[in-house]
This record gives sequence, structure tokens and C-alpha cells, in this order.
Amino acid sequence: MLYENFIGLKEEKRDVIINAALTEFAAKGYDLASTNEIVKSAGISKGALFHYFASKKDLFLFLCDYVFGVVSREFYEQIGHCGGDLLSRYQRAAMLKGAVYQRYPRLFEFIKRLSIEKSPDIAAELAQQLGKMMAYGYENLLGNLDESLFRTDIPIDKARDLIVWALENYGARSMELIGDKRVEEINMEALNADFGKYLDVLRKCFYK
Amino acid sequence: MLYENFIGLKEEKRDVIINAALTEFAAKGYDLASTNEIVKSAGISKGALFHYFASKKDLFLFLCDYVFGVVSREFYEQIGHCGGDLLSRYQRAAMLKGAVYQRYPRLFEFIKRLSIEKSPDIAAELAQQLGKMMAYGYENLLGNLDESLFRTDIPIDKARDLIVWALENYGARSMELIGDKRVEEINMEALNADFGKYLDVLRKCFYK
DNA sequence: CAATTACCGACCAGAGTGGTCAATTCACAT
DNA sequence: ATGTGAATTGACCACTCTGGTCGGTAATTG
Repeated sequence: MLYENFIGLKEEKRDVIINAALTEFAAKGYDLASTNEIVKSAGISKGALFHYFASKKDLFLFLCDYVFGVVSREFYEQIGHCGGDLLSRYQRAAMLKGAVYQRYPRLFEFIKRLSIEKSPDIAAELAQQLGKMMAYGYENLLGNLDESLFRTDIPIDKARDLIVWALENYGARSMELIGDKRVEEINMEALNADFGKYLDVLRKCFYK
Repeated sequence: MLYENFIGLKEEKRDVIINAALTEFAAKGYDLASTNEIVKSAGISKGALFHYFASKKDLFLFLCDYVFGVVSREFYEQIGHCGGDLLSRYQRAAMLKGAVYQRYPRLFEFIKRLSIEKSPDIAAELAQQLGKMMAYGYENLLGNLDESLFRTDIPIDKARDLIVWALENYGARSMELIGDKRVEEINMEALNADFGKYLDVLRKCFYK
């Protein structure tokens, strides 16, 4: 069975290893990422890692599968379950992102890195999976959008672009702000309140 | 005299070396950047590089100085010479960025990388210079801002944030789109026209 | 012409690479 | 307590790449 040795581990230990690997790959990309760093940061031996995974490539592809699963289940598929307009969806997405972040702080950085990954060793396997993933994401966030709330004196597609860009940047900035804080000491209410204020401005400016 | 051997080179050759080094450092950061890659990509010998610069660190610090000079002279100090409102400044900044890009395509990526650089070998020297630089940049772009054009029913600071974030993202996206195209085949008029359309939307939404 | 400077690239010791494997520890059935 | 198979360890392997050196050659200068 695939990854049987790793799957058998208890959840806590699995997550430690996953987070160590996500962090290393996110920081350096596939080629420059070091398995030595991963085992050191995960607190396991070199032998253990290669007992769980056949090779560095195997580990990387497992991570891709894994994050795609997490993001699809815990993120994209939940976004539909709320208002059909863009800003409501983002509001919900922010909450969901916080939940995923608590368990896998580097997951989104890992995914971001995937989209600029150029190593030929994994390009073929990665390309199709990533393409499907991105398409799925945009479909859930932007597909079947209720556009009736937008003001009518501006092109909706450009307004949508600007909103998406601004909020992506807001998200990135929040991540940096959070930094390596322990999960407990992040004030989620304050974070959401602040985000809400920006959404209000966007509603006032881009909606009727 | 400092960097005398390098300064004496003719401009063309200097720029080739500078661009090769900017590209490598921007892509991998200080620690992982390889001087071997730089000399290969610049088309010079290892000996030559260490004839121009005493060490990798010396080269890196020269580059920092150099890009700070370029950006200050060709970018920040020119932004003031136009309308004092935020969107006019961004319009001008986009043109200026294009000019710098033609000569040093990776310069802005290099600077971006500086702000997340963590190598202890250079941290001390870098920190102060970078701080001064960023402050100078924001002062020129956001300082002494004409805020009279903003609508009065929204908090100006939040509107300004959203505009800055959206346009930063637009800039990053344009860069990616340009990718590694040769400078000649970039359609600057089309690029500016497109950018103008987005600025129009922002004016309509955030200004009176 | 000599003298000086610019430049080359083979070479160095050391660090780090992905991956292996004999040896040890562990969990657990008897 | 003991035997057994699986989980785990970390020293080790062959190899690549690192920043930097240096004896030599080519080009420039006076």
C-alpha cells in the first residue's frame, strides 16, 4: 500500500513531519530543499524519513497530494456555502484560511511556491495536478458569482480583479504580521474585525 | 579606491555582470546564491569576479548600494514631479518602473528579496540600509499626499491601503506576464493603456 | 621593448547532497 | 521473562558544489 509506513503514524507525529517538509520546500523550492534539514526540524532520523517515503521526490509528491486534499475539503468546498457575492465569499474564506493555518502554517506558502516551481524532476507530475487545483479554486471563489451587487458604471471584471488583488495582498500582509507567533496568542477576533472594516470600504466603493 | 577594478569596466560589461548577480541573488537569496552561476551567466571567469570584488559578501553589498542608488535617483525622486494625489503618482511610477526594468530586469525582484533576507552574514549591514530605503520610498510615494480627491464617506487610510495593495499586485502580475520576453517585444503602449483602465476604475470608486 | 595590469580556469579543502544499511530499540504475543 | 518482527537510528557512502586561490597567459600602456 502506498505510504503505508507513514499513514500508520499517529496524527501528531505525522503533522510535525508534514509541517517540517512544507516549511523546507516552501522556503527553498524542490531542488534546493534539503532532506537533512527536514529530518532535523522534524526531530526524526534520516533513516525514518526514507522508511516513510521512498525518495525526496516521493515525499514531495505526497505533500502535493496531501495539500490538494486539505485545501479542497477544508477550503474550496466550504466557500460555496455562503453568500454568492464576491466579498461574502472572501469573508468566509478568511475564516477558513485561519483554521487551516492553525494546523499547517506553511501550507499556503507551499502552494504558492508550487506555482513557480521549475525543477524538471517533478514538472511533469506537478503541472496537471496544479492546473486542476487552481482551476478548481477559481471556480469555487469566482465561479457562478452573483454580480448584481456591483455598481453598473464600471466594468465588473476589472472591479473583480482589483478586489481580488487588494485582498490577496491583505492576506499576505496578515500572514507576515502573524509571523511565527504561537497559535494561542493570535487575536482572531481583532483580525476579523480589521478585515471586516476593509470589506466595508470595498462594499461602499464597488457595490451599489 | 573601492571597487576600482569593477568601476573601470565599460558600462555594457558592468551591466551584464550586475544583471547576472541580481538574478542569482534574487532567485536564491544570499546564502544559496552561487558565484559559479553568476560567472557562468555573466560570461566571465571566476578569477575575474574575485578580481572585481573581494568576496561574495563584497559583491552583494556593492549590489545593495548600487540598486539603492538607482532606485533613489531614477524612481523615488522622480515621483514627486507630478500630481500630488495617489493615483497620479502610481501612474508615473509605472512608467519609471518600466524604464528601470529595461536596464535591470531583476532589480525589483532583488530588492523584494532583500526584505526577506535572513542570512546572518549580511544582516547587520543590510538592516539599516534597507530600512532607510523603504522609508524613503514610502515618503516619496505616500508622503505629503493630496487627499482632497478621496470621497469623504470612507476612511482615507483604508482606501489608500486597498489601492496600494491592488496596484502592487497588478505590478507583480505584469512582471510575471512580461516574464523573460526580450525588451523590444514588450508592448509598452498596450501595457500602459491597460493599467490606465484600472486606474480609471479606482478613480471612479475611491475619488469623489 | 619591458612592465604592469586584466583575465583565465584548473584546483583546493570543506561542506552538504540524497540515500543506504547494519545495528539497536520497541511493542507485543506468548 | 522471552522471542520476534517492525520501527528507528545515525554513521557512512560516493558525489556534487561551495567560495576562494594562484600560477600562468593575454592585453595594454609608457
